[in-house]
This record gives sequence, structure tokens and C-alpha cells, in this order.
Amino acid sequence: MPKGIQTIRETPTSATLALALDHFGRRWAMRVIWELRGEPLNFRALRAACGGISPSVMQARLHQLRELGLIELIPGLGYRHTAAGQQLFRVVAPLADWADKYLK
Amino acid sequence: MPKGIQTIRETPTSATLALALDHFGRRWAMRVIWELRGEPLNFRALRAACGGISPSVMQARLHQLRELGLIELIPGLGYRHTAAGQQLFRVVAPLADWADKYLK
DNA sequence: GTCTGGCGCTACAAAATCCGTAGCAAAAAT
DNA sequence: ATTTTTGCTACGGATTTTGTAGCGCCAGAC
Repeated sequence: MPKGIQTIRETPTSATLALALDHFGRRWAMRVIWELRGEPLNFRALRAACGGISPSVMQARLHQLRELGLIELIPGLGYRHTAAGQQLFRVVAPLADWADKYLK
Repeated sequence: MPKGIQTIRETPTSATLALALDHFGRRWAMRVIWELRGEPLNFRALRAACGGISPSVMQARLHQLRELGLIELIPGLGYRHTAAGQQLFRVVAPLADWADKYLK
């Protein structure tokens, strides 16, 4: 094998992880998951918590996150995590400490 | 206080975390961090590892991630994590297990 | 009744972002 | 010197995000 050639990743990224990173690589996706820690929030409260996000994008994210089974809408209560969503939040929660430490 | 009114988040999301989620909420940002685990990858290898990503977007991500101090380019070697990038990967690494478990 | 006010959600055009393809200049390998 | 590899750019079109406005529904107050 030639010298300067870089071999392709020996252990390729799994398909499910690639799918997850693709979804979370959309604007506000992770932020919505984050804001739904604690008590349920309704559409408008969620929008306020996220700062400046248009309702159409919020609607798109909520739809996608519901399709992924990460959040659910409880009528009269608001949106909240499913079991999978809670687990996701627990996985991502240390990001807060990381950000405080490494982002100026 | 009226009954149906939802109070605003008592503990607001920190600014640095919001900044982080904003950056990682861009397409391919997290994927690039992920693919840079293991040995360094050069521009083309990184592009191949990510599957279908246009060079202009890759260039934009690399620039932003370098500005954030998460990756660096070692001439003749390729891109690799900085210390902050490595810590970020360690924080996000459990995502792989989560995805395998909760994403169909 | 009707009048609020909150609810989830939609319409639509402008702006920003992303994609796909082609290719460049410099460096390295041959 | 010729080929190959490198990081990176150009550019037009497709997609996504934004911003603002407002809809239909429903529960409670008058």
C-alpha cells in the first residue's frame, strides 16, 4: 500500500448513530430536548424557552421528534419527554458542564 | 396567578450551553467531531467518512469548529481533536449506545 | 348568548443554508 | 518533469430557516 494514502475508517460509524446525528444536526432539535427537562411545556412556552424560533420550524422539529419517539404531547398539559427522550437527556446532560468549562 | 398560565422556565438555559447547542445544531457539526475520534483525518478522508457532504459545507464546519477550539489542522497529518474536542467527544460518546438502543 | 384569552398549528415570502459538480494552486511523490 | 494528492474555492440550484401574521378550536367569564 502506498505511503501517503489514508485508509478509510476501520470501524465505520453505525447507521443508527448517523441517523441520530443527522436529526440532531438540525437547528433547535437538541435545544428542544434540552428545554423539555423538568415539567412539560406547551407549544408557546417551548417557543419562549428557545428564544427566537419561528413557529413553523418549531412545528417541524416537534413533528420529527415525535416520529422518533423522543417527545409526546399530552393534551391539556404540554410536551414532555418519552422514556427514550429522558434517556437521551441523561446522556446529553453533561454537555452543560462541558460548555461552561470549554466555551469562553 | 391564573390557572392555565404556564410559568417561564425557572432555571434558564445557560448562555454557553445555548451557544454550544446552536453550533452543534448545524448540519454535520457533531458528525465531524465524531469522525475525528481515533487517528487524524485529512479533508478528503473526513469528507468520505461523513458520506455525502459538499466540500463548501465541510469547509464551513471545519472553520467554525476551529474557531471554537475543538479541532485543529496539523499540516501533513490532517485534522484532529484539540483537548476541548477530546473532552467533547468523551461527553457525547455514550450517544452511540443510546442510538443503538432507542432508534429503530 | 358573546366575548375574551390561551391553545396548537398554518401560510407565505424573504433570507440563510446546504448541496452537487467542477476545478484551482500548492505541495509532495514518482 | 510529470503525476498525484492536498486543502480549498466558485457557483447555480435546491432545501431549510426565519419573521410576521393569523386561523380554528375550546374553556371560562360575563
